[in-house]
Amino acid sequence: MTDTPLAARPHDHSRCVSHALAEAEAICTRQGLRLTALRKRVLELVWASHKPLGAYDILGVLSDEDGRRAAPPTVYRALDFLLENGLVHRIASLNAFVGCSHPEHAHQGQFLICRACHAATELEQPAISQAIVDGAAGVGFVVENQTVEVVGLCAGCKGAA
Amino acid sequence: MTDTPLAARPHDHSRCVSHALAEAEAICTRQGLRLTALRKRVLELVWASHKPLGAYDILGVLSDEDGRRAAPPTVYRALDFLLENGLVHRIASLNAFVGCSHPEHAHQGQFLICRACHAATELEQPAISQAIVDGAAGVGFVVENQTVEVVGLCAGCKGAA
DNA sequence: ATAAGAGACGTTATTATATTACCCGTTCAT
DNA sequence: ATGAACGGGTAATATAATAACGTCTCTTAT
Repeated sequence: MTDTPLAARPHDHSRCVSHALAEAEAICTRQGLRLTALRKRVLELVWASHKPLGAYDILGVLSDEDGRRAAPPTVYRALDFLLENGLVHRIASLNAFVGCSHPEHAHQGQFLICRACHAATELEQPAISQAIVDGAAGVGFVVENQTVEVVGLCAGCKGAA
Repeated sequence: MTDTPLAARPHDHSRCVSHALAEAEAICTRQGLRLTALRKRVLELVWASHKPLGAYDILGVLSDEDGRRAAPPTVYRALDFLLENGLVHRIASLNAFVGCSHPEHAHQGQFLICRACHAATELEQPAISQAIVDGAAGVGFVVENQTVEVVGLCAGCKGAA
């Protein structure tokens, strides 16, 4: 495992995207879910951006590409499907969405958001989740869902500064 | 220290509110900040509710109490002031605000939000913050700001169920 | 005293984000 | 063939936040 998050490394991102799409196809097929053209396109757009993408950004692209102008529910429905099936995550502090790096298993990621390049990196650290569960248990609280969103400087931007 | 969060215990909440207001006054005086009537009233409203309060909820109350109808910037400005000076926190996942339990020192809380009673409890666990800083450091990311918002069942509601 | 500047807040309008309700066409199991 | 379930189009609306500008009231240097 390298020390630098993917988003900060130069790489052929189209590979990431097509890999993510293929994986999504496989998961949907396996689970009898319908990854329609629209849903797939939305997933592709989300993945194509390293920075979390707003629903209205997606809407704009969709509107541009086929002349007619898409309406919000079109995008939100697709996003709901993708969220429900763990193919994307929502970043509450940004009102935006990112592709899920590990859609093959249920989980809630933790997110590192660079304030300079705006890239979001998904982390999946049991130590963090556990610390939260333990801390909550200390006051008798049972955790069902965690939102962990961290702003700071990614390795690349820190180096550049 | 008890095992039950404050919000889940029966208590005279008006005491909490007046204590919070008095503390805010003291802090503002000490730091040469102006806790105007409006700001104080907004802080009071936020504190009076155990569940995070939306800006437009506050707006509604303000509009009701003096006949004229308050406009959004009135509330947002007051909230900005309170946020900047650590007197309230914003819960990103709810678009809502809660009074800060420990305004006397700078910090970023972690929040436990009960899905049944909607009360939000502030936690301040160094173990959680540290786990996040460590996890981020593992990929070369420098943490500047943490958002930790946890949904689940509080002690009271868990017992009731 | 007074003018200049800063801060707090009112007011209007606008932008950004998300949801509701209703409709239509396709698919697929009966 | 039929009708329920699902995907998605469309219009309208709800909710959250900000922009731009004006006014009043302080303070403070002159």
